[in-house]
Amino acid sequence: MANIQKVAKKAGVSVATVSRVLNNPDVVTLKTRTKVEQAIHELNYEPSALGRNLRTSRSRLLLVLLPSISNPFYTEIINGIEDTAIEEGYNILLCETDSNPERENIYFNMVKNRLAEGIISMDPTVNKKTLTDLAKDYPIVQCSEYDEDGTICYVSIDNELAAYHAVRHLIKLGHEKIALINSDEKFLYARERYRGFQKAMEEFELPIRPEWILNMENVKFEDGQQAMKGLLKQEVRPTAVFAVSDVLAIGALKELNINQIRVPEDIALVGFDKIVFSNMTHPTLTTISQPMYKMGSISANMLINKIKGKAVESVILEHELVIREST
Amino acid sequence: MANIQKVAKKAGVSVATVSRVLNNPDVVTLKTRTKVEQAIHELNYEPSALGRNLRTSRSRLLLVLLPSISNPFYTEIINGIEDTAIEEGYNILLCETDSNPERENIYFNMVKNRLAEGIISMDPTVNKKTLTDLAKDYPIVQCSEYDEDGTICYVSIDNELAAYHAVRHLIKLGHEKIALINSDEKFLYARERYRGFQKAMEEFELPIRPEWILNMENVKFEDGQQAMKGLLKQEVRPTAVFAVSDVLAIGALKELNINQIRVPEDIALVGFDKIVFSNMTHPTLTTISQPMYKMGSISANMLINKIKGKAVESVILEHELVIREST
DNA sequence: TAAACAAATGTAATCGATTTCAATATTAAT
DNA sequence: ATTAATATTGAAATCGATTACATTTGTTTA
Repeated sequence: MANIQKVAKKAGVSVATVSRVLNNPDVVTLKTRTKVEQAIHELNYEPSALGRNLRTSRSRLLLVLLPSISNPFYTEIINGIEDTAIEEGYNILLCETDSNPERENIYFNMVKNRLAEGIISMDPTVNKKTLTDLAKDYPIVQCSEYDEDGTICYVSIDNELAAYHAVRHLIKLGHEKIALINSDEKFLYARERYRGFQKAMEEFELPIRPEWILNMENVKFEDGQQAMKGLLKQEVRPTAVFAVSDVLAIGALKELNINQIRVPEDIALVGFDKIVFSNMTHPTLTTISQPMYKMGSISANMLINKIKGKAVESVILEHELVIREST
Repeated sequence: MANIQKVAKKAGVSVATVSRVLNNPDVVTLKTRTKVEQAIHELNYEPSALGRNLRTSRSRLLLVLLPSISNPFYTEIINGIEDTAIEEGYNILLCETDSNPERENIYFNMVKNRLAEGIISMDPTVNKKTLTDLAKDYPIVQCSEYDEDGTICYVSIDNELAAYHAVRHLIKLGHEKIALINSDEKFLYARERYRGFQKAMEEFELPIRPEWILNMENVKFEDGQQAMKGLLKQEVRPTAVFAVSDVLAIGALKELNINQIRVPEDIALVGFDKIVFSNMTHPTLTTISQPMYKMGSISANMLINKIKGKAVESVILEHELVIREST
């Protein structure tokens, strides 16, 4: 493989000149520049990013931590991150952590040992302590997730308000018996969305029945289905269900379909996230839309600014209630 | 940031010894080793991967090229790749190309300039010429896709046979009027699956109606929905539809649901890929299952062997017809 | 034409590790 | 106790680029 020495020799110049042709072409005369370019071309030379990065200590690589790429919620965010990153001359590395601390560590080490310049974390299960410690020395931002202590910058929505809007929508449609399919309360967003639910119910003086509050360990389709199974078994059934993610809602909808329960006539359903699938179900799903692309692009910008040493501030973005057939 | 020199100085040894403690601890005495480990710990030292890789010219990074992470088809494959890669001491970088040659080039350059050691390509739209050229100098394998000229190693299934099985299944159920929702014939798999369709139809002496062969430009939900719209408009409607991907099938199913056409009573439907969502539709989707995890893990193994300089051979894996409610 | 200055190029240090080879310390054998 | 053999350690070269500084070349100006 050709290196800069060979190019220099072939072109009859010094390595410094070759480097200049690569990085600062204006300062070298047209004549030598063409000579060098010729040599580069003939040797099929590609500068080694390793050598370059070692010297400049910049890899132009950003890590994006997410628990699982199979969760469609992340795809739009990633598009936003990627477009912005590329625009700024960075590439991104998608890191699936599977919520596994060992795997997280691999990626944390990549930034520690300079293979990457910063991290955008979207993993709600990531070890907060490790992340906070790391954030002291390295550029890190959080996207859609955040810590309550707030030492790490983030971009997110107002989960409580969004959940409040979803539930208020159901109440305004006349529902009084409303169930909540939530994820595990160890997640901040789960606690926040519960508070939104609670707020709406209290505001309209509706009772919250503990047996209608379901906290699922995971947020896969099956969990939503399982949750709905649990609800349907009860003597008194709710007339409306708010699921804190579309994936859960779609699982729940599946169970409703199986039991030939009409949606929204018998039971209305609201999801959260507005993933692509949510428009492919029958009926289509009413849901809360997060500005995912924007969240991604803002978080990428935040991180790049942090890398550049600029001061950055956390951002809360607007959400939107998307009313479709399921309510 | 601490480097190996500082550690050496602090421990009162040479940098060579520090390096040995890191990479070959057995050759250094317990006494000096503990001294060095102490220093490493105190300085919070992390060896720079850049320096190390430059010297060893190994980055232990693999690129995985895919058109779009939002396509659920890839998620299981990626899990297979990732598990195998990590087991072998490699990390993977997911590269979304958006079928954009410019973006492809960014990633090709990463292996050219040694940031990554090899590529697993799952992108059917990738520039074959570029990829073939690159494969001459760098380790590259294809997964689920392949070239007919066969210069690049691949792991895939027998698309023609799989499609044949799907269509034969419909025929055995008594269907004679069968439509095909295909993707663009520029893709090899599209041509192969068409041949399987053709073979089954000819074997059972059923006519192939050109107006029932739909080639969609993309393979998103909307394309499937659009295709079904086109089929329903025709004077004579098919009684069964084979879609070459679950995503297309789910879009088609959506349109059937909208028009209150019963599945499978009025129209039966078969998909392809067995994505997770195919079991969440109503009715659940009959589909062809590919051994996705295995495909991923085999392709990762192939690539790593190639990197190690071993000879590798292409592999064709078994598929399976999964009969569910839609037929 | 020579001096003064600017532009172009080259030399060599540098980034942070690994690794060969030489030097030294330790152990074993006589 | 001396030598031979072996185990540890260190000095310095190396990977492939960038870049400060030195040197050469070219251009202006008096």
